[in-house]
Amino acid sequence: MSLPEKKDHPNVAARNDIDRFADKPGFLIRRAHQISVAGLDRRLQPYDLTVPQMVLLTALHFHPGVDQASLAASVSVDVVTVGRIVKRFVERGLVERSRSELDGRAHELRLSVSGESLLQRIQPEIASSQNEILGDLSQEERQAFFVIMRKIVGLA
Amino acid sequence: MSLPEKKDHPNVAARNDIDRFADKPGFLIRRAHQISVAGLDRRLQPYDLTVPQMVLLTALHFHPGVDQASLAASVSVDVVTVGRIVKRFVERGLVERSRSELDGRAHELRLSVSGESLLQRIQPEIASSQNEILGDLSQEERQAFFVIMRKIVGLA
DNA sequence: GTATTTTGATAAGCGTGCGTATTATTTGTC
DNA sequence: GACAAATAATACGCACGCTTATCAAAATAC
Repeated sequence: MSLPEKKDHPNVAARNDIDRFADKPGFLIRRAHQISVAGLDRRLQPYDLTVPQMVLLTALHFHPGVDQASLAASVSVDVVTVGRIVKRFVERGLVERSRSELDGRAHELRLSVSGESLLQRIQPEIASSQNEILGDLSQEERQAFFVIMRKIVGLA
Repeated sequence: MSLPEKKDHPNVAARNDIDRFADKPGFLIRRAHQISVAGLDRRLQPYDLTVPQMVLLTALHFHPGVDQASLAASVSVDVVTVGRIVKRFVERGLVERSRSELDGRAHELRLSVSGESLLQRIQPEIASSQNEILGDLSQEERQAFFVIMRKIVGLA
């Protein structure tokens, strides 16, 4: 196992080094993630929200009363990060937290009125961001994208 | 602009909430990135390397003498992170850093012998990791994956 | 019914990613 | 050659993401 031979002169600017990674799925996914997050992050910035925060707001909308562990698992955000985000959400008045009657360890979470309102307001941003990602793809390519990506993430 | 109606009973476990995101490209990319990084990270752990660190080692192999800013741009890792990683690499003896003669601001970076050696040793891990990501895809799907992802990241 | 194991939540610690600011050097302009 | 703009590097701050550890409460085993 060895690396391809180096070709460039030492002082050549490494501008196109990315090409060396263009056949590595992990690198392509990494770049796509960077681009995807940057686009959505920029749109959410006026609302003082990050991408994981938007994801949690959305999940809470569909599952009021859920506990933090289930919430974390449902959207693949780790429990520690969920805890930190929820804490800030409660402080901002976007989420209400109460001890569960059924399980003394768990916290039940639900969006407040202003949490719901905020989630509604950012829907256009989410939509346009998701659209932008696939901007250069044909209809066939978009379909293929979903099929392939679902397989990669185990939703096949 | 509004969200689909919620359907689940409040206390239903949100195990399959991910399905609600399965048609969002950003979410699929996010999950793919998570899975991709997890696989590679696990394999690199015995070598005390993270994914961005591996990326920098690889880039340095192909561009000895490069400065930090060019290095950062070439692999899409931000300059601050490159600075932190390079600092630790120098401490670990994997990278040698020297002031550039041509540009008094820049540092010239190159892998040390042990840096080159480490990079060679992890090649099998990188290869098997990249392979694993596409594990469930047919040959046609793999080809389509590269075409589509290169378009998304602007390498079309 | 008590002991063991699992689970929800939090804390501490490290590395990454990104924005903003600062300093030193270089480049561009006149 | 002097001055302004761009650039390399670093520092600082904040938010993820993941690991390990800890504590309390629940579920399981026996």
